[in-house]
Amino acid sequence: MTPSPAAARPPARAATIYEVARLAGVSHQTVSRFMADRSKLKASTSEKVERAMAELNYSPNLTARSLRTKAAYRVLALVPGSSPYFPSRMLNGAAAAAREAGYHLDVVALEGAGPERTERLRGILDGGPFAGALSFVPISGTDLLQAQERIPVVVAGEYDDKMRGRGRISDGSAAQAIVEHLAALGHRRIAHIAGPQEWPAARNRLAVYRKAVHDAGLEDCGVAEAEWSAASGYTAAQTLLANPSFTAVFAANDHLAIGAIRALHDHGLRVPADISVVGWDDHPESAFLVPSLTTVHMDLEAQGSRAMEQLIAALNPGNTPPPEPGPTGMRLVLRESSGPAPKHGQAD
Amino acid sequence: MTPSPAAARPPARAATIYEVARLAGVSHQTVSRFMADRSKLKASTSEKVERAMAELNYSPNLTARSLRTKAAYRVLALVPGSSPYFPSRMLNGAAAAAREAGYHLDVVALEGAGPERTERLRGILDGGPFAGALSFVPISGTDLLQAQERIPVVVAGEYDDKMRGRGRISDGSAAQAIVEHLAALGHRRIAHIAGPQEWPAARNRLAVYRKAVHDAGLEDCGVAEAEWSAASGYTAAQTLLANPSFTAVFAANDHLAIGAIRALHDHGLRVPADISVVGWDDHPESAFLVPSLTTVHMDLEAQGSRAMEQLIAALNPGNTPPPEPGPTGMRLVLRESSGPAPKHGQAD
DNA sequence: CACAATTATGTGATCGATAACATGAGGCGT
DNA sequence: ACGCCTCATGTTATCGATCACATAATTGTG
Repeated sequence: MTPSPAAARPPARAATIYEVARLAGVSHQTVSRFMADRSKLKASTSEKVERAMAELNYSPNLTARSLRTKAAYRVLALVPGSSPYFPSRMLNGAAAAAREAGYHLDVVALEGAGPERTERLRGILDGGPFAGALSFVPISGTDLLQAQERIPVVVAGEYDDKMRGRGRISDGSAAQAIVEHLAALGHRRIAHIAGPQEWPAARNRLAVYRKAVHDAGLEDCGVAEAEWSAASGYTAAQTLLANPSFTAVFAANDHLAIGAIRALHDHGLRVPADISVVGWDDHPESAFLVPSLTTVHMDLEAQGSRAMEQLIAALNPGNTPPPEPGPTGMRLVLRESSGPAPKHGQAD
Repeated sequence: MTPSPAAARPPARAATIYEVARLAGVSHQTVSRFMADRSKLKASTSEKVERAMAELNYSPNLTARSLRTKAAYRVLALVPGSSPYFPSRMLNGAAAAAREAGYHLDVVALEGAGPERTERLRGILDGGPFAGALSFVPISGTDLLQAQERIPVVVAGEYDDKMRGRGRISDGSAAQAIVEHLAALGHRRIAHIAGPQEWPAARNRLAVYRKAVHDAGLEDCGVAEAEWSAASGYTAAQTLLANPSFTAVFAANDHLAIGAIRALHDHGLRVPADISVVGWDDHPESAFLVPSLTTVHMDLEAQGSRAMEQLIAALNPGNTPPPEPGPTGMRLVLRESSGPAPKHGQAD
């Protein structure tokens, strides 16, 4: 309950504006003004302050500043705690964007579910002050509203009401490209291994998959929901193989695809000769697998920084228009794991 | 220069100790004492304060507290910015341990090299206050000393002078198990794909590899240094294949192993029939590759939390003994990518 | 029961910055 | 030369907590 962190070794006491002021022969407020907008000072004064700052190696105490101004210099990034499948590159992108805008980034794992999750989220927000929060994990509607009461919250991959239609379609749009690609290779019967449906990205991919299969006049041979992991992909593929009428599998990410390929392998099926497999995310190692993975390349750093820019735009209303929340540099990458549909249906 | 984050929507003004005090009919200091150690208050007073806090939904302003006490409630985690190969599970472990101890965790990417890196590090520390820092990236000796002047810094995988001998050996100790495993399979000529040598882990694995090869009376057929990526592993393996006298490759992590296997594949060599490959880290998908990867399982969460506990121990001297910085749950996992050495030397 | 020792609570100062207001110096028109 | 306005700067209050000290309430003891 009571936090007990201690200031161990006092870090070589830093100079304050008062010391700078005394050394420069001005008042502390002048020093404060120097930091806010030096152009408002007489050139000679400005110089004196600058010299004093340099000499004392001054850097402002953000804690004090924040106490007075109530402005927060930190934004919160919520990441999955248990899932090792979170693309840290998204986080890197977000961190860079935050830094760029002068914010610090606190990364906190949000775990649990239900009321426990709600409570954890509250605890995290209490730990603030935060200027805003960017979540890479799904947040339930009520939790989101509750959090929004305190600070602006952006959920990456989720779009506000205005953007919803476009956002949803464009985020999953590559799923259409995948289906068309498979159709062009002669596949008529396709199955999908979907990600956890509380994730917007997983929902989008599934929705677009369904629509595209229908539009192309293909047959949907089943959707298996899975976690984001290879192990889960393996299991899901086994489930689908109970009724193996398809010649191609579209997995919602590369990990799932790896698990699926292994399951097919264990089932005596060759990829892509017997069954094609397509993934999503283009992990750096996907190009080096045997067979290398046909997948959707994503610029994850860019997605992360976009999401952060969206949040920052929400923090400084009127300053800058929020960036389009759409997809960023998505493209289908054709590799070995997808090939022509087998001539005589599937060898079983 | 001047940071310009703004407090957008004022977050529904939070209650202060003064308001709690007034509602409870006590002084603000009593409220403060309640938080510090409620047992010092009369039971009746304590109850009044508790009720008032609950009613006002009070949570303390950490900024103000921190300004007064100078205690920092945040610790810094330095992660690689550019490398997507950083195991985020280590970060999760560290974050959990920090949270457990009542600290918040700021995750910041440390990029660049040389003087630029030094400057960035300084800038990050200025952004504090931080109670301490945990680095998952290599830090040069001078930079480390400079940072240590301000706050305690622990570099994960690096050990202080007392621990050095033991730490180095134990961190890389599984390398010995690998070499012995390969020797038992009849391999006499081995090559190593090493990680970037500025990383302690990479150095440790290489050092133990060299020693183990020598001790087992095997032949070291070359060491290729690489980045941590699959692409780099591919290139390194190609280099090694210029003089293909070995029958087994030990890669410093699973990504490198994946790249190496692909290079062997492209070279017309089968794994493990012609050449065995062993990785390190046991990524969750390594068990599902074809062939599945013989590798060293690591409890990365535990490593991360251990490192954080080490830091926290340094922050609260005398409180708790720092945990052993040694290996955590490391074990060799035998899978398909390693097998008996080919009978008649290597097929080329 | 009185008086000291102890415990519980209140009052004012403080951390280091910015906000709000006050003051002094200079410029300029009449 | 006077007053008014502007600009540069100084003085004091303030953010929300804890610290240091003062004082009131309680306990123990002969």
